Amino acid sequence: MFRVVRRLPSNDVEWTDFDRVTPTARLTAQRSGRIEAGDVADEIGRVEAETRPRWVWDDTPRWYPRLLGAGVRVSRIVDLRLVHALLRSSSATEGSALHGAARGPWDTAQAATDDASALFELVPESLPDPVAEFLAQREAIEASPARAGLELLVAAESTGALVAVEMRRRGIPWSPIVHDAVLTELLGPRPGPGERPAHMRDDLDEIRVALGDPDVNPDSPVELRKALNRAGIPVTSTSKWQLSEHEHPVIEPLLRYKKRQRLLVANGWSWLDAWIRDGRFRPDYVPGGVVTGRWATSGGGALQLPKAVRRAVVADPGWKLVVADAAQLEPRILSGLARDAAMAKAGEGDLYEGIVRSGAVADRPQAKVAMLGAMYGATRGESGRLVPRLARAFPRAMAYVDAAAAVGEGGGVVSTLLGRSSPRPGAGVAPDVMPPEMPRADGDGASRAWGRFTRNFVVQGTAAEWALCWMAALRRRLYDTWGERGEAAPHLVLFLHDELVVHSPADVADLVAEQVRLAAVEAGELLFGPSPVRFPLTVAVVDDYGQAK
DNA sequence: CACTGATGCGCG
DNA sequence: AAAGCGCGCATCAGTG
Repeated sequence: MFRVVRRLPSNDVEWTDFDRVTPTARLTAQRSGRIEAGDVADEIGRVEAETRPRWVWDDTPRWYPRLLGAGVRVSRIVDLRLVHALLRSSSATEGSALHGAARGPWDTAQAATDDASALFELVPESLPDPVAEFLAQREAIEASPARAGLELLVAAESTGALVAVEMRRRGIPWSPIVHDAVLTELLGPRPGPGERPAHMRDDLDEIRVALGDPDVNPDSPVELRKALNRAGIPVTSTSKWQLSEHEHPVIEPLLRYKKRQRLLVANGWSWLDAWIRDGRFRPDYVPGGVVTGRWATSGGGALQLPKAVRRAVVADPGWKLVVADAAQLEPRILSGLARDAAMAKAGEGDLYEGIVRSGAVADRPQAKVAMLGAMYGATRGESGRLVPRLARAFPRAMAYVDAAAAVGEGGGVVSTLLGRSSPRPGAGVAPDVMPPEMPRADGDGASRAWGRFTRNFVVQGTAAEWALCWMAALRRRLYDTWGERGEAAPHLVLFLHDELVVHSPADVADLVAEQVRLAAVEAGELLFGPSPVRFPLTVAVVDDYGQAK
């Protein structure tokens, strides 16, 4: 049963139930009712406990923080805003009213608020009708030839929205003491305002001596490049990889300085002051924030935590972190997409070792660089040279990504396994690439760049779908097994594309690790059914995130 | 002063 | 200055 909820201007909530009588029957409204503003959380909690409907609402950040604050967790929802975005652009909904609909209120990002106290006090703007939108979405899904995939995708995307709010509510356990110790070790003690940390002052002295320039400011790329050129180092940019190609006394201290400057600026003491409260880091996750379906974050850079500061993610006393990483996820996804039996066989154990054993390449590093080259569309360098050898060993996999690239080069749309479609070139939300021009002979025009994007889209996007299913399956398993423990139950605290971290009471951490593995098996079956492709994990039960891997 | 784009680097 | 995808963020550099 679906229960569509809608907040009225009075802040009362109106609900309407839709039952699915048979898989093919049109949904019809069965019952409806109204909840007074003050009873919303209690009533939703009561209905959830009794019938566990699939709640349908406009935008999860507008509903769920307040519910969680009142102790109400829900199992299943449809997030109309996220699903609208999926269905509107999906090739699998062609012919439906939703497909290619004009941009409207469902396409404009809602004012995301996590301020639970303000949520229901907001004067609702003239919100679009959630019942009409829900019916349009159901119609698009049920008429689609790719219905099964869309149903799964819609459920996974929506559950991701729940997890994002839940993770932000719990926060990542963070030790400011350890973080400060890391910074002090790498940079020196916390400096006064406007001062450089001690180790960076030492680096700077060395840089200035080596360049014979007592005033050079390495924070200014333009100034630095000129100073380097004056010292006889012919760099055209100040990027670290170009610097490291030259022999000169300035290079080593300069690279050290840049590394430290990066840490200071991105995750230094001011980051600590801004983002850590009461021993928790609460980033603002943005499900579906990336065109491929990956999550993004806004503020805090939670998906780019440097390895060096991960030691500061410390489990509470009596708790552990269960850190799980899907090994070589994207190439495994490709072997599933392409139904490449030879590649699936190579992936029975470590995929890259398997590729070596197949005879395609000489060693594991070569296997890795060749595989990445195949998925990203490398044409030059070592990677580009190795790709053809991979293509001989795994022709089906290679044909799959080559076909996706060809579609993109021709200005077409590609889709993931479950039905998320790539943007049309030049659609605006697209990556920073110009739309393809007429195919040209110069070998690397904009159309080639777009082809590399669509080549990668099918793999990255399907990997994101696997990861959402993995996370959703784990969420359900954690709740089913330990849900009655309430706040003391193991809970997800981080989701990093192909990696999950669960904060767990120590006594059940090993059982959590087992559930993480079972959830990965479940995700593989959801996407690929009976298939030889495997999705092995590396799982570590640790006290701090720095100990994992 | 505010704004925008480029640069460089952290992550997957 | 990447070769080869997807991001966020701080800072600099240039413009209005």
